[in-house]
Amino acid sequence: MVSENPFAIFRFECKNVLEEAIKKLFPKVEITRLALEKPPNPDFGQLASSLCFELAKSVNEKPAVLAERMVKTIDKSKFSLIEHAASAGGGYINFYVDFAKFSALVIQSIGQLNKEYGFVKTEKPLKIIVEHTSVNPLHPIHIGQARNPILGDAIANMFKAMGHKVSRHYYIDDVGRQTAVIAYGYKKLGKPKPEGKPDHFIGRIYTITSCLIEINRLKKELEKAKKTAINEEVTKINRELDEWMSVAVELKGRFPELFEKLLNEISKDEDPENEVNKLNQAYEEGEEAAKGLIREVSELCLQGFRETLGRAGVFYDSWDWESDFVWNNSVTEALKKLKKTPYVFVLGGVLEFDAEKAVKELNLKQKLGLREDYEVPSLTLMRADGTTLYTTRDIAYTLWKFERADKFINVIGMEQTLAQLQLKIALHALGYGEKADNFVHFAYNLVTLPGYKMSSRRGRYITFDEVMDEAVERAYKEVAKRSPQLSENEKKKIAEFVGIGAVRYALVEVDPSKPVVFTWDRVLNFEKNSAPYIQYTHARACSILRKAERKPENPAYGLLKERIENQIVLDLANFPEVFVEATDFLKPNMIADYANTLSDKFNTFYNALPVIKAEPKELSDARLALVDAVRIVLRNTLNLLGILAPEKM
RNA sequence: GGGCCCGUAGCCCAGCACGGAUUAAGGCGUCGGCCUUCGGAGCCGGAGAACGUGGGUUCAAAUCCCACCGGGCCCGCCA
Repeated sequence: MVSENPFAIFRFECKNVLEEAIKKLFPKVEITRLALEKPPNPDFGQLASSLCFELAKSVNEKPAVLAERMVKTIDKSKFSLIEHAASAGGGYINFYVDFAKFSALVIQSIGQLNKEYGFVKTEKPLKIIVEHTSVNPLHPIHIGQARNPILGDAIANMFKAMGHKVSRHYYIDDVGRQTAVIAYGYKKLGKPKPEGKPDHFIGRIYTITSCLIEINRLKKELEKAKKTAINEEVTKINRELDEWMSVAVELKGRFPELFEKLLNEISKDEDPENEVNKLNQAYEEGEEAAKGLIREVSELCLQGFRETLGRAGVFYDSWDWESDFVWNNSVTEALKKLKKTPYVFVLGGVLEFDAEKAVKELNLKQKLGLREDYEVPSLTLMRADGTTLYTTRDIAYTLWKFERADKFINVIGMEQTLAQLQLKIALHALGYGEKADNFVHFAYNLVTLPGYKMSSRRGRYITFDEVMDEAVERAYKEVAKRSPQLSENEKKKIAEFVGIGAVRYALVEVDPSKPVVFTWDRVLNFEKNSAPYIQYTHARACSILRKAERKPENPAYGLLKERIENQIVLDLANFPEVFVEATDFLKPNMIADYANTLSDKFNTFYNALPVIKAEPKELSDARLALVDAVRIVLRNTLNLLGILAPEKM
């Protein structure tokens, strides 16, 4: 017999016998929800019901007495996977699984389903677009942003494993002043060939150029303020200017040549800020020269991103340019449609979307989880000069997505919660209620550095590349220490997947809603609760299977009587439910946690009990099959998280 | 001022959505053990927790409700 979810069978059986017993004893009592829980201790069985505590009131009996009566009433002839039921703890009913049968079911199911074990298929496969990463092409991806692709990739893997058709999208935000800043600096430098990795090169140009422009602007403002002689204003500008001057000094120290060149060239312009604005506007209007220039710098940056993300094992099905939606008039079209709704008004030459009014009239407060008295701020759709804003363009982009899928996951930091909410409301207002209901903002909390905030504008950040380099280097030292006999090539290969695995694990392990303070020892952990620990455990399991040099021909699963063996079987059986829950609640960290716990138990087992040499041979065979099952499940969990499961390391 | 998120041992972190059992699960660090078996990136055992505070609901609260405190984020003709 094979089951894709063995524990569910046990649960179902327990529920059935319990329901029957209730019906027999109290035909009139209605039980609305019968939840079985997992007891805190294996001594209390594998599933328990606290139903008697509740029932005690309505039937006027003590919970303990009630539980005892229930256990006696339970129809034991219906038992298959249940070994026995008992009352305990003053009112609980505990169900004990028959491990002889259960182990056979679990281990055989895993062996059969193999790469599919745990991945309970959805009854209704959907087309799902997961948009993630979408880092603006301005500078290298830094460690704060790296949490996004790692979470997004894991989520996409999970939906895919569930049987959905998943498409991974990267939204390239190339419209806006920031890309124009780079293009401006890049042009001033005479469109040089990148030195080193292109995104790092672009990042340097961006930081220096924007710093110089900022200083130029502040100096002008200072002059003006001095004339009008408002002291407070002068002091404020001076303070800001001081800060940017110190950034400039820092940048000059780090990149003297580039800094000098840019300073020289930019100084030639009377009003660099205006040059940037002009460029930005020309780009939005689709003017050829601007198009060529900005696309060129953006592409350079993206080239670096592809390298970085590819190294981390993250890939995309579609790269969507924001500018395309401007140029092909989708944004204008969307705006036109929005204007026809009663929620758009003009205020001082500016087009506004009255999100609050839309929410009220469309009755969305409850649906969107908003407080009744909370007023959603309105959203500016179009500037006085006729250019659009980010969220407006995102509306057009989302409408495009709506034509291509059923469900939409946006992996975007929680600082954008309001913008995402306004976007969703706008979609409802446009009449896409059903699709909008399937529009999910997967918000995760920020990654910060201890002591200071990462600032890409100031060039203060730790790049994802640096972190991976460091991790791989550290992993290399470990490999060299542990396995000096390996060839240089092998060592490097192992160091790569160990280092990258460690980084991915560190970024996915914490509950997405919790903030993370980046520290090196968080990502450089190769011991317990890390990818290397799980990879190592997997390799260990493979090693046993290799050394055994035989298949388990005649396993007697009933001989797996040790407590740790039972616990492993139980954990293995739980994987499908963990997977479903983790996917439904968008919590890939649950998968990481599960894999770590299973590894823990396996290592305890490994240390305590022999496998190959176990006697009799039927026990050895059963243990071999158990090891194989652990191997399969560990590999499946690592695959979900995008971490390599090596057979040797 | 308003809204959202977070607050569990020295540090990190699970459990909270769906309230349950003696003993709140792990990791790092710390103290002490294990090279007799299949990979020591390992295993076993100590010590270490007012579950932010105060109320409330309940037979039962880390978990639900209310208030407060501390940290973060957002409330732009930025993205």
